[in-house]
Amino acid sequence: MTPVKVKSVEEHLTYLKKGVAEIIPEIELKAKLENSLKTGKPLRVYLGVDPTAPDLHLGHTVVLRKLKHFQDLGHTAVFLIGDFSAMIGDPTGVSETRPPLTREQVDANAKTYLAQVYKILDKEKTEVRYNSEWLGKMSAEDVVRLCSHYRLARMLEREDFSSRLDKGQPISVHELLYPLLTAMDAVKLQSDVELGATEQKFNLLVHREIQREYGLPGQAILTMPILVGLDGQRKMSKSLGNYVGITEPPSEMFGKMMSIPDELMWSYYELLTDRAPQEIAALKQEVAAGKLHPMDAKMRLAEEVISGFHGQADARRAAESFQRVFRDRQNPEQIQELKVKRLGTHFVFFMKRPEAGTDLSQPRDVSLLGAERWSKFLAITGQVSSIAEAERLIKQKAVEIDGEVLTDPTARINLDLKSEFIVRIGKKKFFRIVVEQQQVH
RNA sequence: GGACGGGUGGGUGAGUGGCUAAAACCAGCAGACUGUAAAUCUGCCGCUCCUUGCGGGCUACGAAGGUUCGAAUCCUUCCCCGUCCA
Repeated sequence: MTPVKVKSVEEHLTYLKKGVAEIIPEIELKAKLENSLKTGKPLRVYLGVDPTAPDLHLGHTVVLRKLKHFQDLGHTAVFLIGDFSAMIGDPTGVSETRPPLTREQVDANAKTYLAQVYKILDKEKTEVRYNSEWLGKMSAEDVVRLCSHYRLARMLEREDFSSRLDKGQPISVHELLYPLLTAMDAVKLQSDVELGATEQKFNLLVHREIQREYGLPGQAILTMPILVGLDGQRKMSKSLGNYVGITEPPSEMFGKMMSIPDELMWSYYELLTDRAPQEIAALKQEVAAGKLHPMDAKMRLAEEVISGFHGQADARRAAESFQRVFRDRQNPEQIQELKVKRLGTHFVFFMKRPEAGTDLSQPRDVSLLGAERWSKFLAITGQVSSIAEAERLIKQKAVEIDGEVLTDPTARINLDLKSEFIVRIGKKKFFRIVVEQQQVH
């Protein structure tokens, strides 16, 4: 992202409007920008995020990038961590009451969020706030007063609630409080603009109204489209498993991004890269005209997005490794290693936990004979969820050992015979088993 | 507080005494085809043991007990949810 130095309000607006779903109301945002340019006073723009999971994914970055755009224009970016509101749970888009998070979970998540957020925002220029700062101090009286500013009928207008009501699903009273309490964030921060995904529109509008009730000028609202997940259907979310986490290794991200439906890549280009709309349109045209292979366009996209999180070099490497494995059908250069050590007549299995990224961890409590069934062995490695699953994969000819498809579900691994096995499961899972014969104490 | 209805596998949702590890659909996984895309087709989709077989064992239909040769299905108590009445 190149910092932008623009002078006119029009230029400001054009820049900010890229990839935006809705501006409410646009005239007010324009007036605020005009005023800010005139007085030299930056706008206070905030984004509130509830730390409900430890990691951010690409979906979160859409709005963050917009906040960054404001930051680049010299406005004050406020990143609000909803450490208090996360304990209530945002009812948006959920069909049932969420189990509230505990203080500990919230704190732990909040911690990991910031580091990730700074991959996009400029740390020096970001104002970070926690809403427990004021929400945690509100008295019952304050809450009652706050609630008196909003009507039940208005609250029930929102679809999440009305549909749950219609379907006879439970709604807890505290869920009604969510938009009201988070409105206090807008009041306390005295925000000029609030950002959010389109699904947050209702909440953001309540915030605006409550600000006015508290005698402030209402904030302008800018909503961003929801990023569709890898399945091309539903929104990107961790619980749906159709996400790309921003802390994932580059090769992992690359593979995931390549698996999106072609059509989806245009919205990814729009929401996740800094390419100008005209540029994206041109690319799209090239693909349509058959001048550019869609796969190449997608690889460019993946590389671009990944370099934002891991740097250009790593992104390049991920692209190359992808081609090597899937175009040239070779084994990847970097391959995960699983160690097995001999301990007398038995073997002990050592496991590297890929997801946690920790070092070679403690030996698992398994002693293996030299000739375990492959199905069982694979389950022990944790690369396959169960023995039954491993058997299934073998029967479906999805397991390759040293380049040979394993066909016999009763086949055994011979740890005495060889010191290294390269295993491939399905298309994407590779690892190397290394047998160490020396004694371990 | 009262009356009634409901809680089934990751999700939706059938099943009202054995043929039900539980229909169907979705999601997921694998194979074929490809561009590891989509679409399509095929197979799988609780765990475990072995001699891999329409094989054996175990666990599972909110929880705990009970009836029965046999229960997701019947009974009792409890927990949770909804609707209506107050």
